[in-house]
Amino acid sequence: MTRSLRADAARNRSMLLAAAAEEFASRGMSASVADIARRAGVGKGTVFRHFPTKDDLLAAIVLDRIESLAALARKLYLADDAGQALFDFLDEAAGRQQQLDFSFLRDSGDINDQLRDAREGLYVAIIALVERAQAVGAVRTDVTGLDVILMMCVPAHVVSFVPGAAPDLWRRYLAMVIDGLRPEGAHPLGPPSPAAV
Amino acid sequence: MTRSLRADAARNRSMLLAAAAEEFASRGMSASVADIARRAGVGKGTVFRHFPTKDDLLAAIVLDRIESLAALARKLYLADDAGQALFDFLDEAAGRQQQLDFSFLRDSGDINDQLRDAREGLYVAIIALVERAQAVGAVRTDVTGLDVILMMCVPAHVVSFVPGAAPDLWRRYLAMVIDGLRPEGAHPLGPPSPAAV
Amino acid sequence: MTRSLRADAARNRSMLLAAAAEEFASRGMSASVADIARRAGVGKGTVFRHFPTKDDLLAAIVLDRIESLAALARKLYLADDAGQALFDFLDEAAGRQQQLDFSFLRDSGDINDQLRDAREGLYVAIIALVERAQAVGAVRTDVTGLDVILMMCVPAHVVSFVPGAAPDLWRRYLAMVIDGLRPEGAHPLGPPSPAAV
Amino acid sequence: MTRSLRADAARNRSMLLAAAAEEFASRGMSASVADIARRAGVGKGTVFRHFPTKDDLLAAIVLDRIESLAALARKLYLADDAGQALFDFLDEAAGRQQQLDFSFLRDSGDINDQLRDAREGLYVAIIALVERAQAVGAVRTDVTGLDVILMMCVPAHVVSFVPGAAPDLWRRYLAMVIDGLRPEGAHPLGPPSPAAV
DNA sequence: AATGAATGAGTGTTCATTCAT
DNA sequence: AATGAATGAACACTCATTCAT
Repeated sequence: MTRSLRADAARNRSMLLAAAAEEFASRGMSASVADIARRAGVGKGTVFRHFPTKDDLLAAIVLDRIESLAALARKLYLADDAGQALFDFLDEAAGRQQQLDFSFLRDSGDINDQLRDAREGLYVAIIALVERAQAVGAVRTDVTGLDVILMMCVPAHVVSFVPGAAPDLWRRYLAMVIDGLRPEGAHPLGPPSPAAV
Repeated sequence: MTRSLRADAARNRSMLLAAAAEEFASRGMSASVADIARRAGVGKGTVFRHFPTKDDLLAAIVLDRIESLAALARKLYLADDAGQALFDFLDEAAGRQQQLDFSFLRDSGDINDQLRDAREGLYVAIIALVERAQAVGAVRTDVTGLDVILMMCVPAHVVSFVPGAAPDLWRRYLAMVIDGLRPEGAHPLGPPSPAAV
Repeated sequence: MTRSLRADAARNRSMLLAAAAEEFASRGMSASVADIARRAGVGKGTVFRHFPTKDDLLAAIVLDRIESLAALARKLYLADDAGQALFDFLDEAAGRQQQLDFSFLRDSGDINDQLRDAREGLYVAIIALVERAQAVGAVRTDVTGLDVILMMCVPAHVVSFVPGAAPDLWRRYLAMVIDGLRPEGAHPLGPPSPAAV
Repeated sequence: MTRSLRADAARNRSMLLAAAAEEFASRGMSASVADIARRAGVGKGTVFRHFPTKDDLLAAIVLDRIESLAALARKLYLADDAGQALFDFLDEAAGRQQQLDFSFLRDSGDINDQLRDAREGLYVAIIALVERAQAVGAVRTDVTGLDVILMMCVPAHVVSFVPGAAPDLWRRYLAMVIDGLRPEGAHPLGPPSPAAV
């Protein structure tokens, strides 16, 4: 009874999340709530019923992605080949960010606690992955987990400049990024890694 | 008489460009014309006298930067060490983008002809630099000039995620990018380079 | 079966009236239907099942009060001391309006027929009380029943300006109003009483 | 040069104030900025150019009235007949509030400092007037300045319930209020005067 | 009969752009 | 040529009302 109504609401919620992800991806934080509602095929009021503010809508999307990425990182931490584990993680992360990269974390005014915690958890998991890959010599030792986190966003960003890019073009730039993280042919990096992101 | 007026106007124009560059750099495309005018110390109307729309103001800034970067590329093309020439170019380009990266070109709706031509000129000059660097073995041969152009924006982008970053932090990520462009330790890149940007 | 449903419905209706009276009293006409429903512990839809519009809900409350006040006026008309009867009525009326004064009648767009009739009945009863009090010399003869009706709202209104007022402060201003209605020390009133309210 | 432009702006500002006073008077704080703008014959943006928020617009109106009323009170304090001075003041105050009474001070969320100071000044001036009137026996001694301030708003409020009231009807109710303030026929007031308003 | 999800008109406010001075 | 006042289309968000369940 409540079941079927919930089903409708849940459907709207997920259409909203999908529509918002696309709008945010193409217009950034300045995507308008009206456009998101239109794309999701619902009224403007429905957006606000599900997410009290535009920022909350963005946060919901980002939280989703961060948590699923963190889960992946934790799973890959258990893989046999530490180097491959990190590269697989980067592959998946770069691929997902095709649609919505972390830039929004920066654009969106202030970050809420839940989001901050989730992000922290993701960072911890990635750093562990990186350190394990360094231990087996797969990654140069002068980069930090934070550096890898930052470079992970590069493929999506770079591809965003290429109109009509092939859907897998991001792999090309991920390959370049990864080659820059390898020990072979590494040159000194200059300034030290930042303290936090 | 027109003389002195022109001088005033020119002065206003360049103060406007400087003010706008700073505002755009810190607030992105959503910097307001009113703020730009205030920072430049002129009235809002004066902004529109010089640049018919906000987009035109942005385009003027970008055009400026593109042309000066293209000039630099052409000058470095004449340098003895082809590899160093490219790296020097990237160093300068990445450093300048600290303040205003090309992202705006993407954000700003449509690009005008003058801008398109200038960009084309810059691309040609960079591609020449890259090919010369490849000829002497300083850069892997499976990257194209277009790839380098795209990767050139990476340091500014990456650093933008780091609050309170050291002013030279971008050099760290440029070093990583460059290491990824070197022949040593290069792995296959997968998808081909895009046809155009 | 209909029986028990009716009981439920009646219960909801009166909880709704009580909740709405409190909300309207503290927030005026801009109290929200959602808040009223929440305070009554029912769904928003239920509010509209009982009262087609927010205005109707307000009208129902006011109708209630008007009718009970009219009943009181009629009862007091039978009292021995005509002067005391009127003052007792004003005391009770002013006290009740502590919670919801007639202002809402003015704010709420148009008045419905039932409400108009009830108000008319109240006015008739009050006018009778006043005339009887004048007949025994308790009230100056240059005021009309309508004047008294209007002045009756004064204590609640005045007290509404005093933050943290003592709960019986309205009596102070009712006393002043009544002193103004007495024959002793009466001065000419100037303009004639209005034809209707 | 700036002169003539200012003239236009000043004209708009005062039309805005007038329009807002009328809208606020008839619809209370829920008068809409759009309606005010329409009534003033200007665009919505113009309202915000002159008054940063709706509350500021209201505050400007109220401040104006408060200050001019305070000036009047101070002037009348110098009059020979202390009783007449107070009654003259009440006459003027009640007449002005025909259009916009102090209710707005209550409705408007928070009061700004300038407004609070002005109100304080007005209160001080009125209290002085009252005490002087009491000293010559024109006003009963058991009322305070604060009481008078509160009762001063009565005529405007009462008349607001009379549709199509004669323009001077407020004088009738002011006369009743004043008769209630006289020493003749005064009865005990019951609860003490409030500490502050 | 009751619920609360959905809707969309309306609100206060911002801002690029126009235009009278 | 320069100013800033005026404008109105957008925007995020609220809320009375409707309706599927």
